[in-house]
Amino acid sequence: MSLLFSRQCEYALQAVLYLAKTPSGKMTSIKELSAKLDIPYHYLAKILQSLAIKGLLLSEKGRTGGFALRIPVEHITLAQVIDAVDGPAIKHSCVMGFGECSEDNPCALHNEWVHLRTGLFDVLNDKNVIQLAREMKKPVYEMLA
Amino acid sequence: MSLLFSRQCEYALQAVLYLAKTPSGKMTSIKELSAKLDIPYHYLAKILQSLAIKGLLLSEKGRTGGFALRIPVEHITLAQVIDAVDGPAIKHSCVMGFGECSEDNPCALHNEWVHLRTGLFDVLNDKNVIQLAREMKKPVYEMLA
DNA sequence: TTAATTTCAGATAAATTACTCTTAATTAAA
DNA sequence: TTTAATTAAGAGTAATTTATCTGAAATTAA
Repeated sequence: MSLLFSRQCEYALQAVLYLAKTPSGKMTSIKELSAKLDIPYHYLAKILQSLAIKGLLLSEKGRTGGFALRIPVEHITLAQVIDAVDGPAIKHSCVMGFGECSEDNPCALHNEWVHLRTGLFDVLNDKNVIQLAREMKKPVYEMLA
Repeated sequence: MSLLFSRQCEYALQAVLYLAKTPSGKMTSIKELSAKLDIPYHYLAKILQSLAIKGLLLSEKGRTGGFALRIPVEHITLAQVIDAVDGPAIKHSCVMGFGECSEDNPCALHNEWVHLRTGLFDVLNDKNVIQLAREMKKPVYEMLA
């Protein structure tokens, strides 16, 4: 089981942060992303395409084609990516799986969960992908200067 | 998509807290749990059975049979339930889906995620099911005195 | 112009998760 | 002792998610 985000969404987040670290103007191919991030090629293709359709990425066909972040890059957040892939449910779903869950009608974990989720989404909303990409210390993301 | 916990696990949590609210000594049938919590009967049966096998629940066959929490009830936590159903992965998996993710090798959300997860599991480990059940204000859980 | 490289599109397959069905075993009440 | 109610067990089905395959369309470089 994938946790919190679907596998698709995890891949999307990894790829978007990779694009955030590549020099602006350069297009990155699915091939490179797939190889570097170890994500199934055609599966990743679908994901990137859908992010392009939803306006988060730019895509170009042809020999020098590939994907890049839509501009202005500073306006893109991971919250948008999550929303585009997994939808908005996570932002209000009950962690115990109850249909209704609210302040008036709380499950045993409601308060704790709302508090923690809010903290996470504060970061996801308030920092753009460039800022977040900087906090990623993984080797694969380093050599993109 | 279910978030954080699998559907199975959500059902398990709901059922365990229901049992935590029923008077001690009384067995609760799958039928009652299934109806009150709106969980598919046979699916729930499997889940409860596996929790019984793993030692979290007591089960009794026959006309007055059903399920109850293993005693001593005070020693049962939701963290144990989660572990029994979804396994321990959630306690160390990377929220962005990277294989390795640590303080030395963090993804962009590592610190935030560790903070969230720790906060949640502090509650899940430190409060027993009786204490947590008390915080559940849902109508279905009320009339069990 | 041609060949190479890329995304786009749609179909399909594999894997996982969720759920159902049926029968047997057990127990207590009638 | 019979009957009704319950869990146990295993097989089977459905739905969803993840992944693969193939070919077309676009674009650039040779």
